[in-house]
Amino acid sequence: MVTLADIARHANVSSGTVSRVLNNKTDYPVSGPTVERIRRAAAELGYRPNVMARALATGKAQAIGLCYHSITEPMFIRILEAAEAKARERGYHLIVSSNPESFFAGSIVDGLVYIGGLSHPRVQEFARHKPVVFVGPSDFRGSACGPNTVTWSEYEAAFMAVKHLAGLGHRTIGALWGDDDPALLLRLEGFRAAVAEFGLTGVEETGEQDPDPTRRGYLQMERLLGREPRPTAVFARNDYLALGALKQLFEAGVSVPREMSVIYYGNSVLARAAYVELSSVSHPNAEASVVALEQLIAMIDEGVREFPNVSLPITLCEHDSCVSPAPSLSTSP
Amino acid sequence: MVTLADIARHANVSSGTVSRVLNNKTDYPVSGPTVERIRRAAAELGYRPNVMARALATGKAQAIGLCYHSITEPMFIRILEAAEAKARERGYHLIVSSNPESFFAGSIVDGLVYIGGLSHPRVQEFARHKPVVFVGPSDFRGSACGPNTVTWSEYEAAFMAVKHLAGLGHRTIGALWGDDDPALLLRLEGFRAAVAEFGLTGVEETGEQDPDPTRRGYLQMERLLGREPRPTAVFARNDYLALGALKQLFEAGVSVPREMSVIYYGNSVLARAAYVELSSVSHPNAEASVVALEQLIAMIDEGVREFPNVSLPITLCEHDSCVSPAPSLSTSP
DNA sequence: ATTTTCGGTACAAGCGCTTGCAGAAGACCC
DNA sequence: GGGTCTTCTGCAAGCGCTTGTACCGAAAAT
Repeated sequence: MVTLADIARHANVSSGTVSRVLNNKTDYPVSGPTVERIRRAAAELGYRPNVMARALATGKAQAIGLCYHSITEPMFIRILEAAEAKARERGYHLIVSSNPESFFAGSIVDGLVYIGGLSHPRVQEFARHKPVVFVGPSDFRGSACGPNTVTWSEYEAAFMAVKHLAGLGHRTIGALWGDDDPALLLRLEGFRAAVAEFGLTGVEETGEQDPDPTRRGYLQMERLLGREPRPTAVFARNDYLALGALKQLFEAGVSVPREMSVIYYGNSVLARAAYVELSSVSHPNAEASVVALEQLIAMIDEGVREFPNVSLPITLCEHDSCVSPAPSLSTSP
Repeated sequence: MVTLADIARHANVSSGTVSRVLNNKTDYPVSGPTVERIRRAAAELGYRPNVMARALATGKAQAIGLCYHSITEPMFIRILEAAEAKARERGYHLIVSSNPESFFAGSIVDGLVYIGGLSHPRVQEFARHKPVVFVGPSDFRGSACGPNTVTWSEYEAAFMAVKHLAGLGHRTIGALWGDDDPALLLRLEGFRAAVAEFGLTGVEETGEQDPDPTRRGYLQMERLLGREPRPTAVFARNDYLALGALKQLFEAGVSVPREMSVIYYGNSVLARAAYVELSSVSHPNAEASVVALEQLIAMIDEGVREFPNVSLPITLCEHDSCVSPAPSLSTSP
């Protein structure tokens, strides 16, 4: 291992000077030839700064923690990808863990990005010492979230999906909601608001217990097909539900999109790969993680204490699964 | 920030003693009451060891790097999940990056797991200083890989898939191989060997250029349907190809599995969510990352220099997409 | 009673880096 | 030519932790 002292010896200067030169400390005047000697010596010896020693001396780890409550969430992978690239670009390492405890050990990270929830007791505690940015969907219309959050609105996503379907002429619209977690039910509000605003009939399927999310979609779609009046379009709360629903429609011989339009909320390759390319209202997960990282680094490097919520827009992605309902179907039987 | 010195002052001992007590150094005798006092003081003050200082003193970062060449590979997420849990269990942090350079900074990690290739020039260089374990598919039959690798055999996967189809009575079997990357073509060997061994006719589709892997599968399946004799079963090299193929079959009105059996190589939720639950030959990616981590930690903690290749078995996962060919189809027209 | 042993504890030297401060040389002004 | 600047560089004190070694008292062995 090559140390500053080794370089100092080679270049006939002190280790302090080497440190300042290698870190481009401009407030410290060093003559041209000396800089030259030091740089050459460093290059020749193949110097790599010891991150630990630097971290100890400066009190900065140059590392950011990425914490998430569910890694298998399809959105996680894109968040991670974007975050890692951004962190690297800014000279930070990324330490991942699903357990906030991992980051409590003193000084392991300079800040934390928490994915998937706008709060977490242990993370809140961590936030008292070091900057934390929360990233995830919000239940509210607009940016009604607290500080230090980067969000998108599931309310708006649901609203936008229904609006799209209403625009195509659908009058009766189903919602596949999977389980009945209260936090998730809250997000039905966007669906309900749109149904009310456009004077539609909403058919909600909730409370399915099956542990397999694809199967939840499958079963809920089965029930939906038995409803009177039968919806001509359906909004699924996530990728898995949409895929399960699609499977049900396939088996029941219901043509998509001719007899049933399908749109879902999500953002992954999953549903894009189905036998009918599904339209969606997509959340800006990758962008959100980039924004979160930039905000976090600003907090770390510039000592910013707090920034107001950033709410990123939902995007409507039109593919092949939504069309206007057939005349015979749009009028109730 | 609470330091060892603070605790030492509180407990009326020296910081050295505190360190030894808190780290359970058994070779160092400390009286019961003293241990009590130290532990209580640490708890009261809310002591968190400074990882950086410890790392500097011990020369160990208690961190492992996870490096991958493609994060969007569907298998990556399961590898990461398993690796993170294992690392945490063993008291290591996990630092992820797609860029090996990230780990070259002195002493940032104690070792490296490289996912997705059995070699990489920069990582090889890293391996000269610190332990590295490579994880990924191998092209060979059995465990013909170098040391410090955890692999599974794509040769065997392809062989096993074809064997399964042959056992069901299929005589003409297609292979969807996507692009014509030489490294990937090598893996066709398992397919060819099985075709030869069971006296079948193999129809290979390769060299598709489209950048979208799902579309590659879609187009290759289209071509395959025009072949004479038309295969009654098809093996797809990955999830995306399988999904694209399935879409083609749907549009062409070819029933799966009645008119065409489909099996693919992979291991993700992707193809499980299709309208016909696809059978597969699955690779042990999560297990591999766990084994890799254990081996790596053994190398770090016990100074093991090298371990022989570990080759994990491929699993046949039977679902709904493979059946015996219809009599009218199994005999050539 | 003297030596040996050993349980219990403190001391201090690092690990490699950063950084405030002091110091040495030369240039400049009066 | 002595003082004040500027320009350049070295010194050394940490950052918080680990760990080899020295030390002291009391019990055990001689």
